[in-house]
Amino acid sequence: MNQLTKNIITVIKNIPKGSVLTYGTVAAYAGAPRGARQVSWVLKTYTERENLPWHRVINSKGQISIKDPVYHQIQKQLLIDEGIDFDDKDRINLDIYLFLTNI
DNA sequence: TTAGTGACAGGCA
DNA sequence: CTGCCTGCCACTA
Repeated sequence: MNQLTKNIITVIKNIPKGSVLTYGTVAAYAGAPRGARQVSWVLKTYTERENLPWHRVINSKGQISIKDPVYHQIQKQLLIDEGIDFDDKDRINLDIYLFLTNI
């Protein structure tokens, strides 16, 4: 596991309940401004082993970006359970729920 | 070693 | 606001 992967895992683990981060934001906090695609790879690869709150990572449009319809639905439900609202187009208001920090 | 792939993002019409 | 196109970069075959 390389350093970037470790950083990405740490960032994801630090997302508080009830907040979300976009793939690009996770990458930026991890020190790789253009590593959004690596974030998705880390989620696929290490979610189970590292016990990551994978459902708190969404894309820049505020939508769930997973392809598998089953997991897509699971993620939406998990977020709703944490108090996050979706609009009529299945989008989250990032102005409200995005986890902002100053590292 | 090269080409293809993906749970992305930002710019543009 | 929405959909399409291009750039990205680690991983895989």
